[in-house]
Amino acid sequence: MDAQLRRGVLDVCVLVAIKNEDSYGYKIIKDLKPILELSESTLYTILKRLEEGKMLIVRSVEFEGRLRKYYHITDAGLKRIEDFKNEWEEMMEIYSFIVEESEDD
Amino acid sequence: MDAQLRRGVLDVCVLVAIKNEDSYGYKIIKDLKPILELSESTLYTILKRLEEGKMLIVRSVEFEGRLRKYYHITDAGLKRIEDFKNEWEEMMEIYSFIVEESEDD
DNA sequence: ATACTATACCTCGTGATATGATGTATACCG
DNA sequence: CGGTATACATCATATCACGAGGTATAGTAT
Repeated sequence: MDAQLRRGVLDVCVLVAIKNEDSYGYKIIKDLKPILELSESTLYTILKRLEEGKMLIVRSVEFEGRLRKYYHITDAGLKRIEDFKNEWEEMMEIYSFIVEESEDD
Repeated sequence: MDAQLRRGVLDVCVLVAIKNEDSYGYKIIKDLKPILELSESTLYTILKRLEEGKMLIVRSVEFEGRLRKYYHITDAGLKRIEDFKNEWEEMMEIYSFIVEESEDD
């Protein structure tokens, strides 16, 4: 998959991954694996950015001797997902343009 | 529109804009305007990258005292468009995931 | 005991990229 | 003669994904 195309959905996928149930880094990667593979360095970069953008809040939990940071989505995060869906409509128009223009030859 | 989402289609839109008829920078911007606004600095950066990637070839033409650089798509450029369409299928799967997951609450 | 794998976090450097600001130059119109 | 359209270009900046590498614990296999 093209790297640029990927970028457009990374943030939203992570938000969706924690939307229905708080989750943590390692689990997010495993949960998203079937739909989107992402490395740890990529994920933690995204989580940090989303936190700075107040799309989610963090809560540290001690679990079997290891640290876990649970992420919880905020209203801004939910709004980000909804905004994405609207933006997708615009993307579909662009996609239609590409298909139409590229098929009459 | 989200900047990251945009990035995924910029290159392909430019290629589509020159696909059926050779075109030049200024005209590409005007032609794409209804579907996608892009600045000159953005466009010329993209054109340069596409040229380096051999997606198009350039031909300079003197036109009414001004220089015009006509861009012509190559086979690699055409392939890039076709590849994009396939990648879009993958994107649609991700989009479906986002919609499904984000709607059961 | 020891090695390996899974879990779980983090940081740093690099390369790719889009964009605003800015610059150059000509043609045309009022 | 001044503004607008045409037409190109470069530079600095900011954002971003990601590989490489690091730390540490728990469980499992040899």
